[in-house]
Amino acid sequence: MSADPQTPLRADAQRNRDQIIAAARAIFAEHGPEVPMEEIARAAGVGVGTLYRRFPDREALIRAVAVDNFTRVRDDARAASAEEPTCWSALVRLLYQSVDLQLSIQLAMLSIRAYEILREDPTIVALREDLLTEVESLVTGAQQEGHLRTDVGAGDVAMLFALLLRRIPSRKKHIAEMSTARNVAIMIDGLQSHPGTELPGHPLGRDDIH
Amino acid sequence: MSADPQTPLRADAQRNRDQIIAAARAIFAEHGPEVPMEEIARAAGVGVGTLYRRFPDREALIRAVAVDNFTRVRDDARAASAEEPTCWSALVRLLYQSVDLQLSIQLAMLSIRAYEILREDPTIVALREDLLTEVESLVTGAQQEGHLRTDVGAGDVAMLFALLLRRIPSRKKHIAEMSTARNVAIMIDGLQSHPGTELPGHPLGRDDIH
Amino acid sequence: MSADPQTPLRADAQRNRDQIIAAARAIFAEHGPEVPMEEIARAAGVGVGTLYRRFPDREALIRAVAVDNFTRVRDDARAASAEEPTCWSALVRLLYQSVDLQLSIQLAMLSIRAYEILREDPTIVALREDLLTEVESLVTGAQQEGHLRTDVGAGDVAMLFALLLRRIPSRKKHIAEMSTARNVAIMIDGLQSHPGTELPGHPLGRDDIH
Amino acid sequence: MSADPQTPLRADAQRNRDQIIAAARAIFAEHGPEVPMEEIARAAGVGVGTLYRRFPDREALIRAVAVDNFTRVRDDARAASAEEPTCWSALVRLLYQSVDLQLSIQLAMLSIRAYEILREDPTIVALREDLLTEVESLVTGAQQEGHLRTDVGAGDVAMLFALLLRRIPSRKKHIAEMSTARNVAIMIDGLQSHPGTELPGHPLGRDDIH
DNA sequence: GATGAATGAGCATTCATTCAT
DNA sequence: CATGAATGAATGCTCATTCAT
Repeated sequence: MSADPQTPLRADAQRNRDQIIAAARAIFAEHGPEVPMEEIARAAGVGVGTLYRRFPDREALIRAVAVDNFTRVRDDARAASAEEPTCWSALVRLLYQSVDLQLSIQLAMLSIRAYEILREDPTIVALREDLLTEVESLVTGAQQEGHLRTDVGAGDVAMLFALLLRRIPSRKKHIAEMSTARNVAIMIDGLQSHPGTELPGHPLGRDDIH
Repeated sequence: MSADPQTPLRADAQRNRDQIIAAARAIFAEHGPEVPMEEIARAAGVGVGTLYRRFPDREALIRAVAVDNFTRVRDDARAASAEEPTCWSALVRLLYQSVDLQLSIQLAMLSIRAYEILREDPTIVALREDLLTEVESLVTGAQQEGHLRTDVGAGDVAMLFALLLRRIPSRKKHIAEMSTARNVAIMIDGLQSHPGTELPGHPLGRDDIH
Repeated sequence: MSADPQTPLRADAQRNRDQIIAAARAIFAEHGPEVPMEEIARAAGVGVGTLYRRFPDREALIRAVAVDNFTRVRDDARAASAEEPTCWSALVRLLYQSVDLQLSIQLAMLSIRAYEILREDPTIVALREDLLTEVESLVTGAQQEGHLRTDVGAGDVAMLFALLLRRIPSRKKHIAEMSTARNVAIMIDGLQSHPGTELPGHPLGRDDIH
Repeated sequence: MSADPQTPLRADAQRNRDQIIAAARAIFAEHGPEVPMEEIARAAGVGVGTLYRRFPDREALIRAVAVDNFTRVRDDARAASAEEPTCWSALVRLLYQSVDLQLSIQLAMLSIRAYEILREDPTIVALREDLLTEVESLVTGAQQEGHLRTDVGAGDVAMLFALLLRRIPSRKKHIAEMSTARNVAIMIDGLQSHPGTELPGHPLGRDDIH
């Protein structure tokens, strides 16, 4: 009836759209993707009607939030890749950053339902491919640098990221954050090149984690 | 396991109770703690009424499943402690086992709602204390053995456990399991005594993670 | 299958039956006829099964309680009639007594549902007829004595009774009881022979109130 | 009437609200306050959802209906007070009118549950106070006029009202109405100043009936 | 016969989505 | 276009009644 991806939205409509995504981001991160649509609308300062005009159903909203997030992560990956002196340090930076990106792939990983929604979406699949390409090159590079253990693949790293995106509830926010940072550090140590445990199975590649 | 302040349940009733918990365990692990009660009843092969007779509401069921799971984890911890030659190997075994315990503390960690329900329950709080006591002694022991890095506390290990208890959805179950096992191995390497990254903050103790 | 009105119940079964009716009486009076059957069973100190063996469904129980009560009221009416010196004083005594009989016809008058159940029951219809016959003769007698205003019929008196059987909730039980007694007294004064308000309509007879 | 702290309702919403209250009034009067919400919605010509949007639960609906009714009774009392030549005739008119107000305080008096709900509601408590103030002044006035017996208080009159608000089920609506009118007349005669029965207890004041 | 467990239909309430204003 | 009202399907929970122990 109206969806015309070409026509750019009017300024105020675009503002609404952005507010909605921002609100949904925050609320999804806090309470998961099942919160009442009305609550999201309220948080965004609009009526439900407006929300539904912009996003025909919950799926569409989840998809939009996911696109928004994947884009950020991909851009972070590219930035890290471009700005850091070594692939290893780029990887390390990324892992730490993922802590702040909170929600991020969380949506994709958190609930079966969301996972299935996103798995189908071509935009998201494409973003994911981009991201994996970045990670893959960092992994290979860091292994050649001698920093990263050679028995891991890009898939392994992606999976570690995914673990970290999970916010563990805690009464003390401060502790929760510190704990995540510590976990990242432990993982980084576990990833470094050194004689350690032998990993079971085989290095996970991009295709393993689809 | 099931504390029995009243008359012990009739044989058939006990069987039903067990079936319900088993079904709820499986379904919670798969779909989270919000699945329709009716679905749980169906999976357990009973009517909703029966489910509600045994567990007056969803909270009660969540609590019961959690008690069941915490008990298993605690018992595993004790067994590992008793049977393994070193504290370190007991810890390692526990970490690997947690992979199989799936759900376990997952409930507690997964959804804010469940977390809040369980945080109040005295039985569960007690089980948690027991478990932390075990982990604490393993951590101290493994540090004295020289296997475990000394800048971590029982709280850090508990948090790592919690991360792993999150099942990451994947189309290929096989890969999902392998990935978790590999993640565990990487973490174990990250935990070993060796010059590595300096951890931010301070070692997390039992009180930090309440 | 078993209901054999002839075979007298075994002693213990009869005791159960009586306990159930007594419990139901009390609970119906307090909370109306919709209380859970289980609650009644508990108050009677038996299992639900026993309750249902004795009374195949709620209707049957309501009927039994009503029969029990109507019988008491009828017997009270007969006793008053036999023992009091005048018909008027017998009527007065009855009105006051109805206050104590609490529940009594309340069931019949209270809820549409109960009313319809009881209207069909031959035993109850018969008891009601007996009662009206008594009242009718008291009314006529009291009018001949010159105590009772002549523009009322047995139906009017029955309706006044019905009003009084309604327990008005109040925090202060003491006040509730006093108030009912005072209301009765006011009504009695209103019934006495004396030039007063002209009553609308016509004297209500037994057939008017069916 | 409907206090309007927020934005006034949209025209259609207000119409719905009124229809719902009217429907609830009628149905509560007929079947008591436990009827299925769906039935009320149907009678009001709206979906359940609409009903729940306006009244978050059954309690809220009961409260709203009660406010509506108490307001009418209070307004009737004021009108009678203003328009009738004597306090006595105002009282008499009120007693007769209460017959038509059917439901009115019935809700408050009928079921324990409703009673408890309403006892807490400040709006209703205030309305009740207003009403009692009116009645009190009529009672005093009528006593000074020499029409009303002096051994009754406003509380006694209120309790008589309450009795009359109880609709007695009957197959013949016509008779039921006539009977109530006759009962009122009898009570009025009972209330008139004349040597009659001595009332037990003491005159009930406004505080006695809380 | 008594008990209390099991069943499932029924009602309260919530929330995604549609549509009148 | 934005809003928030209306709808009704979905789901939690209760309770009358039946039936295994």
